[in-house]
Amino acid sequence: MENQGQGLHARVLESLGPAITAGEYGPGTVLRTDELEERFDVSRTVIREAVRVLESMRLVSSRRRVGVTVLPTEEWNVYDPQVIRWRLAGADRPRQLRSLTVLRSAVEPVAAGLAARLATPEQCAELTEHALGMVATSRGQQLAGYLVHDVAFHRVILRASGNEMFARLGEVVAEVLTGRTEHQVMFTDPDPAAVTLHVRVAEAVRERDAARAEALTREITAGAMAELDILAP
Amino acid sequence: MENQGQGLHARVLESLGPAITAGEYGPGTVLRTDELEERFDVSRTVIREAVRVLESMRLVSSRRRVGVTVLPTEEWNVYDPQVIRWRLAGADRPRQLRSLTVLRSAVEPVAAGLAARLATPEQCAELTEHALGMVATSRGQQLAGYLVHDVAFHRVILRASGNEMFARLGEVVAEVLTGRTEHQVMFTDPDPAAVTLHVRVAEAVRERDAARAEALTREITAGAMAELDILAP
DNA sequence: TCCCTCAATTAAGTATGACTTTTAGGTCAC
DNA sequence: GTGACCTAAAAGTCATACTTAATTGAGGGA
Repeated sequence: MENQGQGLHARVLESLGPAITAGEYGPGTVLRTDELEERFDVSRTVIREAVRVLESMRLVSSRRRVGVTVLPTEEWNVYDPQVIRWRLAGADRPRQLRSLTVLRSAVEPVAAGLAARLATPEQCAELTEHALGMVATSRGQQLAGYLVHDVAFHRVILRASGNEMFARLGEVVAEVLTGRTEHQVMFTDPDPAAVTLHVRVAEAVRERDAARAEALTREITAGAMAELDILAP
Repeated sequence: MENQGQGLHARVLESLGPAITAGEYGPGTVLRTDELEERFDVSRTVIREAVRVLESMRLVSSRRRVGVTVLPTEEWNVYDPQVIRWRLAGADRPRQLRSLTVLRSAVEPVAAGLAARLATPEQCAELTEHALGMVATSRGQQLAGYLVHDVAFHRVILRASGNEMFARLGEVVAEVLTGRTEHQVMFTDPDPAAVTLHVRVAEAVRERDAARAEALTREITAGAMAELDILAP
């Protein structure tokens, strides 16, 4: 799970990235290369490489005679996994979790509908396996095990949808689910209703009932939104 | 029109990025830094910066004693706007357009529902304005003008949803709509039914009717999918 | 024969200094 | 006040020397 943390430039990145996404430097703040050089005690090469990466994430913009300018939030590549991780680790984690949960609520039902049409027998089996795994771990403080199955379940749905863009949201969903478990309850067992819904989604997919898979998944995501007090349609 | 072409590293990037995303180098292909140096006739510094960016897009992975390895598609940051642009410019543009259109079909209806609850009066006015603009340009070979209003309309919806992740998909939708106009018809006027739907979505949002806005938008995206022969639920 | 260890080698990573290019911002003439 | 024209500041580029990690394969022991 830990990303490639080797290399000095990665160290600089792991310091600047979270700081910028946390809003420690407001938009328009200018960082000079030699200032950063001194601060991190590394060479220009290293700073420049880090800045290039931040620039490709649209967190900063580097201009001659000006310096490295922090860009406003609207410019950021908010789908960059690294940016998502930094923001989830920072102060506006709650807001971030809401944004991502709303995204989930839009994508996952459609993905489930597609999965019902396209899932391979193996994927159907995996779904059932993880749904049952969720049932098995849904009582008695087995939240860690439950989380594993929950994440795996949603990952399979997204992958089975056959859509590349959906599949790549698996990471995001994993982060959201992990974040929820870590931050929120941790002491209470999962909602039995949610567990049942997962089992029924697995069923619907296995039976190629796209409409039902979609509707049931919509219930799951509605539940996730309710947990975060997001106004539901 | 050409994007940020300033800087040698950008030039290298604009050559390597499209080539990799087009599959010219299969996954596992190894590029050596000094080879690239010679090929582009630039210094080590420049190549390294370009490679760092490609690495942050997860198109390649750079390892000591091995080289710069091209990663398989599943690793790519497919939400990176630059990656999206490169892929849309390349050979698998049709597949890419399909993926993105399916994503739209998941996101936009939900965004429209949220917009109906959250849009400011100004945004409502913009919606109406662009919907009427679409009507005005829907006949007599005014496709360019039509496209402008169409893109703007969807952008407003996504922005008015109040969700950052949705808002950032405005770029993607713009690319898809532009791509469709450029590639597909170009000679036939837009479908009048689609035009009407946009007008009605604007109405629904203005009247704060979330369910109707969502349903109507679903019709719009269903139409977009039908155009690409994507199996619809 | 097999496996382990270890050193050689290779290619990326880092540091540094000299130089180029862009451009914001001030200056001066008009 | 407006425009043209410097100046200097900061990023961009290059060449080179050096460091570090990891693959590879050769040698030695079981």
